[in-house]
Amino acid sequence: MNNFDGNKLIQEFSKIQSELFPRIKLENNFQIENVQLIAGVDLSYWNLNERKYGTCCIVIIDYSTKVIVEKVYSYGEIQTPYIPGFLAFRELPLVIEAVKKLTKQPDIYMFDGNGYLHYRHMGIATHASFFLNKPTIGVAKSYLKIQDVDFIMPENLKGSYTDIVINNEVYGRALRTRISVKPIFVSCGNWIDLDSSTEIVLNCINNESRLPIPVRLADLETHKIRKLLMESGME
DNA sequence: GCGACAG
DNA sequence: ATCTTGTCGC
Repeated sequence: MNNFDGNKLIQEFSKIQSELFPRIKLENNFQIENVQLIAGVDLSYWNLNERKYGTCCIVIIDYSTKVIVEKVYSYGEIQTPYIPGFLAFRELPLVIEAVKKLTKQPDIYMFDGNGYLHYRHMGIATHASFFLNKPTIGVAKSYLKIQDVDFIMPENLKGSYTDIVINNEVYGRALRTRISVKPIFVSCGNWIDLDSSTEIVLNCINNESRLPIPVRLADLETHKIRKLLMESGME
C-alpha cells in the first residue's frame, strides 16, 4: 500500500468504472415479494507492523423475521489506499473472499457506502453487483458531495426523505430512518429501483440504530472479529 | 498552505 | 475507517 503512483492508479480505476457503467440497470421491475434473505456487508481495519489489515463481515438475515441466518468473514492485508470515489477497489477483494464462504445465497446485498450516488455512478454497492450477480443497495452514513450539489435535509419524521438530483438525474436520497437523528443516504446499487431500495431499508430499521439491521450487524461483527484476530496474533 | 473527503 | 469516557437527553 506504500509508494504507489496515485495518478496512475486513479486513471486505471476511472477506466474500469467507466467500462462498468453501461451495465447498470435500475429499472428491473424488482419484486420485493420475492425477497427472503438480505445480506449486510461491512469492513473494519487495524494496523500491525507498518501494514494495514482489514476484515470483511457479511451477515444474512431473514427479511420477514429479522433472524440471523448466516455469518461469514474474511481478513487480510489491505493493498489499496482509500481514495474518495474509489472505495470499491480497496474493499472488494475481501468482500469477494467472504462471499465465497457463504452457504446461503442472499436475494439482496446491502453495503456500507454508496451505489449510484457517486461521481460516475459506480460506488461500491454498484461495483460489487457485477461480482455478486445479485441486486445491491448502497447505504452511506455521510454525504458524498457531487458537483457541488448539497442535499436537502428531510423533515424530522421517520421515513421522510429528499431526493438528491444532479443534472436532472436522481442519484439517491437522504432518508430519515429515525426521528431526531441524522439521515442516511440510500442509493441503488444495481438491478433494483430507488423506491424498492428505500422500502427495504425502512423495513430493516429497529430501535437500535439509524442504520438498517443487516449493515448494523455486519458493522458490529467486524469489530468482534477484529478483536478476535488481534488477540490471537492473527496467524 | 488550505479545504475536501463514501469508508 | 481509526484514536476514545463520560455525559446530556429522550
